[in-house]
Amino acid sequence: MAMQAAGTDRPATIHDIAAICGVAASTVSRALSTPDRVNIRTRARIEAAAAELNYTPNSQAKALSSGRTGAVGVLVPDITNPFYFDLIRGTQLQLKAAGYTQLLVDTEESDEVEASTMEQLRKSADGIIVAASRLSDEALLAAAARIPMVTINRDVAGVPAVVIDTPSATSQALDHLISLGHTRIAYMAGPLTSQSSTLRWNALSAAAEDRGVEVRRLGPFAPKTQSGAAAADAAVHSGVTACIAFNDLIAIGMLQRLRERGIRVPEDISVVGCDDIFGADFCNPPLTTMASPIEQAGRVAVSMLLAQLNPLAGGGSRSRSLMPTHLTVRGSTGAAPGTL
Amino acid sequence: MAMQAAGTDRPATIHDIAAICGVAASTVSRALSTPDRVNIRTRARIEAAAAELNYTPNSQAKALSSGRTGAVGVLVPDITNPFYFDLIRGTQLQLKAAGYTQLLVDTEESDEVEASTMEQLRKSADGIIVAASRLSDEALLAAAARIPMVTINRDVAGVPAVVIDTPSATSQALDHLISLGHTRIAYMAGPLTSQSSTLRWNALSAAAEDRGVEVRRLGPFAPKTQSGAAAADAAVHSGVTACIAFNDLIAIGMLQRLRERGIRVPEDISVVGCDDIFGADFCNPPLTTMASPIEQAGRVAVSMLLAQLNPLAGGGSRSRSLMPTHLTVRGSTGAAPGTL
DNA sequence: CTGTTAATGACAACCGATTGCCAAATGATT
DNA sequence: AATCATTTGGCAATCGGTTGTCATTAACAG
Repeated sequence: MAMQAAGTDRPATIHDIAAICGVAASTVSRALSTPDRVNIRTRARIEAAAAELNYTPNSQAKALSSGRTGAVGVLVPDITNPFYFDLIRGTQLQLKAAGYTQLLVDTEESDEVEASTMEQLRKSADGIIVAASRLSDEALLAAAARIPMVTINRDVAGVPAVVIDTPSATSQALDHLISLGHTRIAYMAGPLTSQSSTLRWNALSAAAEDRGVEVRRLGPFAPKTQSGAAAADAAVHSGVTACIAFNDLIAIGMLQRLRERGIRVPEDISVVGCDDIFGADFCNPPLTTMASPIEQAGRVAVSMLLAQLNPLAGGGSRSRSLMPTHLTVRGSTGAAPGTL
Repeated sequence: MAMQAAGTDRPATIHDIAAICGVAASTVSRALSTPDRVNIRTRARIEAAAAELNYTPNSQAKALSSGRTGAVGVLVPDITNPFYFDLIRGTQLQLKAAGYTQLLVDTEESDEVEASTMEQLRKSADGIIVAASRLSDEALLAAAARIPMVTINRDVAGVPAVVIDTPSATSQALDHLISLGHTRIAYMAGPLTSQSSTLRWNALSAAAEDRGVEVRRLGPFAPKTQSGAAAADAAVHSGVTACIAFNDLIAIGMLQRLRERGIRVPEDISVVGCDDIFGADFCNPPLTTMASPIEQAGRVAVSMLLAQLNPLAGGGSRSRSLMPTHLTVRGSTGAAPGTL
């Protein structure tokens, strides 16, 4: 029985199986996907043949005839941003567990690439997960009407979303800085098209007003360590004693620049980051930052999307999930200069 | 003319276009893929209709009938390892430029996952790029016979490969340490299944013998920062004054552990990493490491694979590409203790 | 022993393209 | 004007499955 055509190089099809078992191709298809619609002994023969031929269903053909692709697109603005590493890993694991394939696309921080990718994915994926979308609310809503979608860190009415609650963590960060004696604080903003950046700023300035301290907004800065240099210079020039950066990349970049300029952290200026990405714990000094359950966010996003795709079990799928965050204090924040 | 069925929600097909233009579907197909096989005016009409309907070819159908999927699988052992970030970005950019889609898969450092992924990709991808394969030479060779493949950092006769020449960089690192007065040096090994680790060790011990210094091998250690703690303890316990780690993750983890234990770097012990990943420049102290052109390696791998897929232009495709590396000296290496 | 029902499996259409083959149309040639 | 070469474009098969329809069969109740 081991002598089956080892010479036939190309993958086995249901037709090969059907020929061997003397049944119709459709019977094979049913035996494999709807087992109880087929005689148990026939099924056994078919399964045996399939195993022997090392049969794997052709996903293209499956997708074409059934309409389901078994793939989910994951769109991120920048693959090399460590923030997305954990996110990608979270989606990957959860998708694989559910038998789906992940199509990862780097949209290069471009709304156009993002939009065209969505249009293409409409045919080749069953749904998409969009992280930190750069699209307008309208465009996003329109796209969501064409393909099942879950967004991450982008809240638009009508589109299921996973939101990491960094805004509320910013007030924690603010209180932390205030308790250290800081009164002149800056927010180093991220891209103008980033909703997260806007929400963080809104939360921060509201909290600042509430506490009666001054917080000014600087930037915008690109979410890369290289931008940290400009951010550091801007912060120093503005005369603040502490700053809260849009994300860890900017914060880490600031740390490097401040060190170059001989400005001590946290003695001369305190720096707070956001996301707690890879590297935040071993930079110099270690970064005080708002920790986000990023990988978990990815998993939740997948769960929400799959619930949307297979509305079987009555469990009403939530359309919005808020992930909690908390401040992780490390060495980059300290007492304000002049404080005893 | 703007009044075309806006209500029809599903994507346009060549049949829709054919109906509008009053030609056969095959003519549409030809007009779009073999323009000169079709009358220029007919083609113009078809193109106009296609544009108006916002037509995008269905990639599944295309793949099914043509046999080409337009996708390339990229297999990495661990998505969250920063080393692969740049690699992935390199492949992504080059693939997109060539009109291919990237299917990224995390094989979880498992040879079984790797093998089964390859089998599946055989139908859904035109070729694959395998980074740091954990498979045996035989398995890899067998797989390469079934699907066009290019490996990265894995040299097996008969399989096109991109190899980052870290082994030769290890002698540079060794000379660097020797010139600083170190004579007792350790190599903190990576996974046993990693060919890179073995090659580096071979190159290193050969060079050490040549220079007449002692280099011992410790480990193996998993390529994660967490393993750095064990590596640091092992290094300290062995009494060496310098060590060369399999990669930056281990090195950075060592840095953290040594700091915890109050052991100064580089005063008490010097540490050299490998790869120059994200974080190597801003850890504390900044890491001396062997810099690799990782993103470029990804691009080259894609080029080699595509040359293999489309052997059109006579340019004989090389089957092996060696990427140069160099030592980047930062703060984690210094004079051996006891040296003046 | 017959009638009814449920289980079973074969047939064929279809998903959306590609592509070989052939016929019609065009144009050039003599 | 008739003939031949060359375009041009339609038909239909094909890729590998899924799925609706329907005939057949077996099992059971009466």
